[in-house]
Amino acid sequence: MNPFASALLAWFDEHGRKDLPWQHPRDAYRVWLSEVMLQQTQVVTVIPYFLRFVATLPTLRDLASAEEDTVLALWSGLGYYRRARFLQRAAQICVDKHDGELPRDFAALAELPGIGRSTAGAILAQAYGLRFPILDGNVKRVLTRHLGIHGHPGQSPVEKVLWQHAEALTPAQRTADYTQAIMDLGATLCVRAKPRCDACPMASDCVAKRDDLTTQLPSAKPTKAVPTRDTVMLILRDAEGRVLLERRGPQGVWSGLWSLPEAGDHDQAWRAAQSMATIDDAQALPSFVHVFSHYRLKVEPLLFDEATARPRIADNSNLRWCAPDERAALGLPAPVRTLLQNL
DNA sequence: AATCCGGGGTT
DNA sequence: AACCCAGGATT
Repeated sequence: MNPFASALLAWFDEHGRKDLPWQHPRDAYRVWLSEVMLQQTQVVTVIPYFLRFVATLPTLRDLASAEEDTVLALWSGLGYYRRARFLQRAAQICVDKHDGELPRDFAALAELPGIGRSTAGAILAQAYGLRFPILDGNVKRVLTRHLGIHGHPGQSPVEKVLWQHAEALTPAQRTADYTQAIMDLGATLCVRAKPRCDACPMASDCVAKRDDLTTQLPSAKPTKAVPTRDTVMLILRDAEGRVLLERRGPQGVWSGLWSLPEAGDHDQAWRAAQSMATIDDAQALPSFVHVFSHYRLKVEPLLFDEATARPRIADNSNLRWCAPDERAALGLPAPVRTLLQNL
């Protein structure tokens, strides 16, 4: 057996979780139910749901023949309700095609609705003791740290590498214990924040521990590159210090808020400024970036001082000259308010 | 490869 | 508020 599995199993014998509800009695139905409930759901949340579920529907055949409303009621509050429908559909398939039992064959298992590669492996390992790897959030965290694997575990190439390591490290002996052990380690010691490396049996071989990367691994989900847009904001200021504000349209960001007139570039900014006021010169102020959830806005403020309002550009519902003390009562985008305050 | 599903806990 | 959690199905 490889040293990793050996050390992990020795730790498990001493510190592993051995009293989870689905561990006694341990049968394929209960393991399956627990695995599905535990998809993206934490253990402490699952336990009461699991106990209620197996008390009401103790066997796979009970589940297969139950009313769908009953199953959904038992699931109510857990979330991901599609899991409950898949669960019952899979149970019915097992009754129809597999003699009322979960198949011991990986392909047949993974074909059932709601059972993917990891859940199939978990069932085969936990319920039947067969040598199949799992790769859940715990295993991903443990392996990325132990092996120093960078890149977000959700990305295909990273996940592929993780599956290869998970496969290689899973021992042929005590596979059920090993599977439980690596999840226990991830859940109790190799936790996301402040892992307890001092108590970890594999700390001496851990790349993340060695290189002080436990806070870096597993790599965070890449914040998808948000596009950056450019805009020129026109600050037309008259001799009294009033600034021309424009009400934004009903669509898009800052809809309905009072903001500065904008233009695509300095040329357009000049033309726009001249259409609204008599102006002399322009002063480019330091640009800044405002971050939205879906894009970044690079703002280039252009200050036109000593502007004189053109007679035909009078205050109206969408355009107004606004003194500094009037701005407080208006809805202004935060960066615009800041920009004007710092003039 | 990206998105959706979902409530709850953590930071 | 953002991120993560015993992931899988869908597009």
